[in-house]
Amino acid sequence: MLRFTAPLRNYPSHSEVMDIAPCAPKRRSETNPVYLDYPPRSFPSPVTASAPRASALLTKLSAFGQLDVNEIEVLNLLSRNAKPMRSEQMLIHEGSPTSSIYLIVSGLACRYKMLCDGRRQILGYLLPGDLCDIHFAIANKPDHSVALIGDSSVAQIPISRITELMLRYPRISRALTLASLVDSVILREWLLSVGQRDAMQKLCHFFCEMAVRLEAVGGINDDGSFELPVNQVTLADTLGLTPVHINRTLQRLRNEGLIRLCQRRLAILDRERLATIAGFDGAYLQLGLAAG
Amino acid sequence: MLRFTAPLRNYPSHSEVMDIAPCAPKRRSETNPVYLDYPPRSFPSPVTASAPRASALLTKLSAFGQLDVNEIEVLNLLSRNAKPMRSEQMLIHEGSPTSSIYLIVSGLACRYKMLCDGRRQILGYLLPGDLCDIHFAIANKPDHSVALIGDSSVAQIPISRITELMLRYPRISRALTLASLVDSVILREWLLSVGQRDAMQKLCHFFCEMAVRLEAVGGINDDGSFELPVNQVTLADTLGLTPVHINRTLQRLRNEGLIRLCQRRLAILDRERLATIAGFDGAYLQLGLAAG
DNA sequence: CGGCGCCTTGATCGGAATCAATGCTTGTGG
DNA sequence: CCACAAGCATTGATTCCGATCAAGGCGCCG
Repeated sequence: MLRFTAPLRNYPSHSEVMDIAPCAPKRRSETNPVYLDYPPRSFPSPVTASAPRASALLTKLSAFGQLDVNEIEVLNLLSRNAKPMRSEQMLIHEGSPTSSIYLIVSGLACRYKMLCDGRRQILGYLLPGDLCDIHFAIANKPDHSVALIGDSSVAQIPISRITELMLRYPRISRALTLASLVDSVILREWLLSVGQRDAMQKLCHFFCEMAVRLEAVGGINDDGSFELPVNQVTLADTLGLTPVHINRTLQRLRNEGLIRLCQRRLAILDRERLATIAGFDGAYLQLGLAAG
Repeated sequence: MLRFTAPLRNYPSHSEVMDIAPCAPKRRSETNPVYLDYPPRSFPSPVTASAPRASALLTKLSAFGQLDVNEIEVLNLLSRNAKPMRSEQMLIHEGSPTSSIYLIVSGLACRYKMLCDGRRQILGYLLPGDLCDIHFAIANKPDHSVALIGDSSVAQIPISRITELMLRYPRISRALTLASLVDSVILREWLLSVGQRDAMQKLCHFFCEMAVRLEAVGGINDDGSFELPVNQVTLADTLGLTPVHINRTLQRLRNEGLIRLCQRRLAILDRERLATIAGFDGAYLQLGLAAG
């Protein structure tokens, strides 16, 4: 197996323009909801572009095949009694058995593992419509933790309920299985990213993935931007880099006019070029269509 | 989330002893079967410590729960018509639909993905008893490739056969599901490794994992060593490092008297210390026992 | 005001990559 | 049988990406 010397260090550039303010930390009230960071009193109503009709879960599962009215009803019911929860809230503790699984209705969560020396690797993100691992139902000892990033609304569902659904509605069962297949496809793509891509490519790839996945559940604003309540430390833990290096890489991206990341909101300004840098395809997220 | 500064750079050492020859490349006939590397005529009968009675598949699945005589019979049948195949043989091509899945009966295979610039990331190893993803059955477009590493014997099984088995034998179905859960647990552990551990830890962790997994299917010799037909380039692609750096790290391991890696055979000389360096627990591979 | 979370920046370090060459071994073909 | 090529392990010299260390700044709270 040859390994070609990879020249692509100098990413397609645009350096003439530097119009994008690097997230000017001074002026506030730029545009969007001030994101309350830690222990504030008021609770911001969970903002997702598509709150109203179809739950994100339904939107997501529908991509895997037609569902009938009954099934749609049942799925929407799951999101009904979602509760607001604070950022940092843990849903699953590595090693501690759970008897329920969680559905992210709006907001963001992540899976992660920690090393004994305190290093952390984030293993994946849970977006609206994502269920945190049906498989915890079987393997009673979760091998990793799940925690919220940013305030979210989450429905807690007894495992028995899911089991029941899967028995009664084969099409839901199939869709859930396919969804968890996509999860492992994503996981493999991450391993590729963390193992082989450089900092710039990692960041671009991550942003592309989030954009596509959020788009699928209607989490993208009209102006093309979306909520991404991750700080630079979290990004570092996601991509296997240090916060400092994330910071510098982000600045390059901003200076190149590729993104705007500000107030926990990301706007991808040049999706095309971002994808080129990352070598992002997106087909890997399309299992739904492929198998549908 | 604090991140403690990790001091542990100097691994527990043993440097007095340097008795282990660093794989003396000069003298041959050390001990074991000369490994034929590329297109030779003769085919070495696949060597696995436990060829005779129980197939590796059975051994593996039994760990997830009792099976009856029928089920045992059926499982053993699957390995029956395995065919010898050469190293480098591809079983699955990323993107090309398959209509069958493969069972590794003896030998070694790996999953991997490639970047367009030629970089490769190995995503996991398939040991005797491992099935290369039941899920390809559903997602017709595999998202990664699978190829043999070292000559192996492999049984090709039509998807229909597997589907049938899973319908007819719930306990087999359950065991297969659990097995694929373990696969994703391993995948997550790899992401942690590639993302957060340093070269020495990565290597140690990988060796520990392989030892434990091989042990479970009887792939370990009486002297504690086992076949590991990976070269340094492959190791590099596994751990996200370069071959040169793998080489140097291996030498440290040898000089410390921790391992002996020679002629595609690995002997772990100090499992305890290897595990300590790696922060290896092994519990994550034990889902079988936990849920059994 | 003071503390804290988070982002930013500069200086410096270091682990791993890269470049390059050598040598052993095995297989091939004349 | 020998010359030659290819695959692989090894080694030294050098480079560099990203880590580490350290300090400062802004904005938000209590």
